[in-house]
Amino acid sequence: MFTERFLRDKRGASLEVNERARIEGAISEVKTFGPRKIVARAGEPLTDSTLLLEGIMSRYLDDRNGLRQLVAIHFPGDFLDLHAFPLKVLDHDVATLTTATVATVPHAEIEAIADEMPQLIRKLWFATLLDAAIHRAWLFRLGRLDATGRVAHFLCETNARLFSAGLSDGRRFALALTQADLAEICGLTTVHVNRVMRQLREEQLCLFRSSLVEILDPAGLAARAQFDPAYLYIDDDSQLPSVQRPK
Amino acid sequence: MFTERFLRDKRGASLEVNERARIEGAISEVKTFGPRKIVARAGEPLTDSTLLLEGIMSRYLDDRNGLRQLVAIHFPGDFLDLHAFPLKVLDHDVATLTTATVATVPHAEIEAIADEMPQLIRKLWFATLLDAAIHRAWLFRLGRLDATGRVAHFLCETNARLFSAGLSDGRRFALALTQADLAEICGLTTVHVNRVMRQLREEQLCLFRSSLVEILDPAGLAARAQFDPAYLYIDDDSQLPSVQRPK
DNA sequence: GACGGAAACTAACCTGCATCATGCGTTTAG
DNA sequence: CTAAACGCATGATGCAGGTTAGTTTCCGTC
Repeated sequence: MFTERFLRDKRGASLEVNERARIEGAISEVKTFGPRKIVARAGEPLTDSTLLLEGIMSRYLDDRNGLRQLVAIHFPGDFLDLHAFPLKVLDHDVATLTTATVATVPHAEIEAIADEMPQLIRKLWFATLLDAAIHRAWLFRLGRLDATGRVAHFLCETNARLFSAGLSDGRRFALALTQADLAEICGLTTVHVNRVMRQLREEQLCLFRSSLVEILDPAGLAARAQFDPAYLYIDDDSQLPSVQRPK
Repeated sequence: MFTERFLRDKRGASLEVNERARIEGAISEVKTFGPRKIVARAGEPLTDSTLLLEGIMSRYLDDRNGLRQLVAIHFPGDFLDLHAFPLKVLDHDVATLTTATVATVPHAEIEAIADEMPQLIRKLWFATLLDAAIHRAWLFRLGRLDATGRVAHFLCETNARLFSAGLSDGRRFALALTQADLAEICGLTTVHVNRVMRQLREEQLCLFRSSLVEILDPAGLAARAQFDPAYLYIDDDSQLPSVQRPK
């Protein structure tokens, strides 16, 4: 069951039964980390990658003053730092946000998979490029959207990703993040995230209370965020609202 | 000579002679585009990737108002949109900034390389992940640095990348970009980029006139930018100044 | 049911960057 | 040879979001 969500419904890259079996066979260990624990540090050589089974994890860079900029957030089904397999060394830190359970896959096993199942390696490559595509959307978010747009964009993206993983019904989902976490994701202060959340509430676009997100007006929120889910490469994204980009 | 700069001096991923030969043999065409020409559009299925031989190219997302956010900039030696090989469809546009000459490599050829030389495919994977690492540094730039820091960070990064490609001596390099290009890279307005450039000039950190960048105080500029070149995975980066991150 | 600690929320003030506007030198086109 | 277009430069003004300094609510736990 460990690989149930990995690459689920991803265009042309969903796993076959035997591929899932091969990855599950490669798992050396399953372990659980407490909330807000650092799992890997920039510069450390890594010998295995991890598949996130439960909880939320993050990848981040920190600046001189101890502030952080999250560069990625991961939900169940994401293969954390498959990047470390070709790169061998990480350029960022990895930490849990909530309590998180992960399955460890040694790089030696991935090496073996490369020999046995070249098609599966191609899918792992795909998974890392999906991360890169998400990075690009985050760049757009930080470079071109105002504070409200940024938060709205993040919520749209998260809804889409959790929907594809089977963890959102398309409008409501559990999200155990604090406003401070949103601030580190969106490049804002917690104070301003709070103002933005109030605004989204007042405009009847979205609610976020006690770890539950409820999107009241999916189309309106997507418009505010200039959100188009194409970059997530989800097989059937017809249920996800987006802005139509003028052709 | 086409692959001279590709993955040059990259930690553990530099090409062997036979690997370079194999890629050069895969080139189907060499062509030149004029400045500011769109080469590929988001959503189009692609059947080949291109190796940039000369000039500067960019990848970008545009927002509703026609403004753009650059998500990557490419110099000679970069393999443009190798991403498109596993993903098949792009999530962003690709355009030239200056006149640019590229070599076209059909995906079918890369497919063949995958069978013949699995180690080389690993290096192509590495190249795409290097792009992703640069995306992350750009996220840090947009999320956590002020205007001056952003421009300084970009100039440090560009110096390091061109140095590794043999196109900078570590302090001076040609860069045929306008202040408007810098603005699209750094998420600023051209007006403010202009003020930032004046400030860098007045602080004796860096000059940028008539397409020539001259870094007067490499250590000072790196400090202003909180720049650490580790994410570029350059073999010997000892000649590149950086901030020491506190361990 | 009282205490302590996080997270959520609020308000008052301040500033960095956007916006709007204008001029000037240099290249390109007719 | 002139006009238009572009890139660079600079000034004036306004506002989004940062900063500082709280208060309130919601927990778990003793």
